[in-house]
Amino acid sequence: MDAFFASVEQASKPSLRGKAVVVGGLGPRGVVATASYEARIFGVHSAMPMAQARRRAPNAAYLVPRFALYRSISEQVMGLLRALSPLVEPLSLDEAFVDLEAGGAARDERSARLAGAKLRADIRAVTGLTGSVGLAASKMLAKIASEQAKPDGLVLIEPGTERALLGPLSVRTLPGVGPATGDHLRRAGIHTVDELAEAGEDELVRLLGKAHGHALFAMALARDERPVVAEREAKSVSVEDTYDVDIHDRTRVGTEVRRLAERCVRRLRAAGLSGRTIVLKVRRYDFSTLTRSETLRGPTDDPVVVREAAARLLDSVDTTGGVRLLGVGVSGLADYTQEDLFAQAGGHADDLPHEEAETASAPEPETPAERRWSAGQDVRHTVHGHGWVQGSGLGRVTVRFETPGSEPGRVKTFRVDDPALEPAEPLPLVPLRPGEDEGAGAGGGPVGGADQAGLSFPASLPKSRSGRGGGAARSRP
DNA sequence: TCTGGGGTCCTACTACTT
DNA sequence: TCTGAAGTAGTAGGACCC
Repeated sequence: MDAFFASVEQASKPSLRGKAVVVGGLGPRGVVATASYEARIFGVHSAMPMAQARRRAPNAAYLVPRFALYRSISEQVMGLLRALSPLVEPLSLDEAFVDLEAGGAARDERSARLAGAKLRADIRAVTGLTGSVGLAASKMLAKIASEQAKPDGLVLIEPGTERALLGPLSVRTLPGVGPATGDHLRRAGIHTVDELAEAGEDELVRLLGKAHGHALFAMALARDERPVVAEREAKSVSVEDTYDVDIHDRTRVGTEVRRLAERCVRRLRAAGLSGRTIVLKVRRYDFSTLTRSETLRGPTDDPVVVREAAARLLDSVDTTGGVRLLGVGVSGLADYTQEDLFAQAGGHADDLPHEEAETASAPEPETPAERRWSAGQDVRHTVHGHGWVQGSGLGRVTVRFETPGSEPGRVKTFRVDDPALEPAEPLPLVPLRPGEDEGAGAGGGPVGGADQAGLSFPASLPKSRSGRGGGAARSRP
């Protein structure tokens, strides 16, 4: 992720360029999704509680994420990657592995470097943002290289130098070593990748279990044969909500679980899926989290079935003291339902209330009098044009009128119910060329060209000749 | 002052079947 | 018929990732 969201915001809001920007949940229980490099200087980082971030960087701009815009930019970049190779494995909105060998884009270090440099130039031309590229013979090493390349760089790990490079690094550098495993290893006196390798496979299996121990030992020796996998099938679909204030009322808990079940089914259906196992997640007032699950006889996408299963699961959970989070998920996915099998089409298709559109983060329709404006949200004013909400409260909303290609704009304040002010679609960061389709999802409009960002695209290089065959790179058509 | 959302994978345990 | 081993499915929780 790095500073992707924050960089997009800086690119689309000229007044924020060079400033501390924090993107995340702005409610009392929000956390930081991304902090710009300027905000990181104050010690603000991802996953930090927003309240803590505000204390560290009180003068930063705090914005809600605009996922539809990030998704549209991500699709543009993924398109560039697919032009390089058919084997592209997205990790998230802003990261992907590319098998350059499979695409014929690189045969050796020189051609790989050229492909990486061209990719970075293309990303900048198409999105106005910069991306970092890590080139190496495996996914693990490409990822580490891309981390080292940030921001705005390219790093190639030459075949044969991997172990020397990894050796002195902290065990936390390796994928799969988080705070808990890191602590575990530290208590065993293992701090670096070299020490991990010296500990030996048996010791690591003893410490961390079979799967993790074997995998970590291989990685410590720079062995990583995982292929780049272009298409991954989803294993589960879930939705969850954290509430600003703990819910104590059991009836309300039941209502929320029902709503979540319906939202989950909408997601499931939108993906053309059904599932057999219904999972209820409850996080209690003390942050303890428990899950309860029930497996049905066959897969379903019926909202009534999922709702009733979730309600049964809730019956087995003590919510005394209050709950801060509720979630409903479905796993054991299939692309057919039990009803299909028995030709019971129709069923409860109409039992799904329509009030909550599951499409992106579409704001619920509100009358002007009850409008709520979120910081960072795009707006259009009939007189002043396009702008974004800088803040709101006490019946007033403050808007800065600027676009990606403009100079930093002026600020004006309106009543929250001002009929001249309307929510708007984001503008593209780079001006569309004449005749170009506006369908990137971010809406149409002007101009732009900022150059911040931390897009990171690790790319797998061809394996070295000595190196374990290169099966990973070629394992899929 | 705490600690989001949407996922994946692994482990441990229990129950059941062969 | 009883018993134990092995495999499988379901369940719950934890760690990790972005």
